[in-house]
Amino acid sequence: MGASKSEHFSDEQNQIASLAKALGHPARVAIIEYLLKVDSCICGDIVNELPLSQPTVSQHLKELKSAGLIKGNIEGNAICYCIEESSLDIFKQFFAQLTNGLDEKRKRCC
Amino acid sequence: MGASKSEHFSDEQNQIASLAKALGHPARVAIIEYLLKVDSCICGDIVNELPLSQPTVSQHLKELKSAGLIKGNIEGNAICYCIEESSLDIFKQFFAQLTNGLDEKRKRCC
DNA sequence: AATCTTTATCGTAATATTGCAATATTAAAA
DNA sequence: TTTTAATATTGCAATATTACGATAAAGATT
Repeated sequence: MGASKSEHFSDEQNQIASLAKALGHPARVAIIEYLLKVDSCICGDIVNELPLSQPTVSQHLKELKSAGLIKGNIEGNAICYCIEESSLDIFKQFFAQLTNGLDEKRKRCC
Repeated sequence: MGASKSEHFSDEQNQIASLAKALGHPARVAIIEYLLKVDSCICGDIVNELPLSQPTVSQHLKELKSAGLIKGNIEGNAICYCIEESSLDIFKQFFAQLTNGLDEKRKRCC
C-alpha cells in the first residue's frame, strides 16, 4: 500500500502531520533555520547553503511551500522565500496543548 | 536513491527532523494525543482508538518509540506506553528559537 | 497444560520519498 | 537579441513508508 489513510483522521491531526512531515528532513530543517538566520526574506542563495544539488533543493522548497511552512514571491529572476508565520503558530499551539496535558498528569505517570 | 544525506547536516538538524518525521503521520499524531488524553500511562487499548489494524498500529508505536517520542514499559502481558517528555521539550525549544528569530525580523519581511 | 489476551514480527504489495543529470523556463544583462 | 543567472520540471533509479494477513511470543487465566 503506502498511502496513508488520512480520511480516517481529523483535519487537525492531518494538518499537524502534514506540517511535521514537511519538517521531517534535515535539509528542510536547515532551510527553515536559514530563512530565519538571514537578515531578510529576499534570498536567492539557499542552494549554496546546502550540500545538495539545485534540483533537490528546489524540490525541498516545493514541499515546504505546499505544506504551508514557507511562501515564495517572484522578485525579478530570483525568488524571495519567507517563513509562513502562521504555520509555526499552529505548531506552537499544538505543543503548548500537549504540554498542558502533561503538566496535569505528570504525577500519575510512570 | 531515497536515503537522505543525514551526514551532511548537524546533529541538531537531524534530531529535529527525526522527531518531526515521527510526528509526520496522522495516526502517530492521534497516538500522541491519545496518550495525553487518557488518565494514566497504562493503556493497552491504543489499537481500538485507531482505524488501523493491530500490526499497523504496532509499527507506528515502534516508530514513535525509536524516535524517542514515547517509551514503553512491560506491565504483565500488556505494555504501558507513555509520552517521553524530553522529546516534546526539544520540539518546544526549537519552535521557541524559530519564533524569537521571527519577532526580531518581522518588519523587514515581505 | 490448554487457552486467551496482548503485542510484536514476518512477508509482501502498493505507494512515496530522495537525489541528481538533463533540460526547460523566465527575467535580467550585455 | 544573444547570453547569463536563477529556479523549476522531467525522468529515472534507489530506498523508505504504509498497510495488513498470517504467525509468533509471552504473560495471564482457566
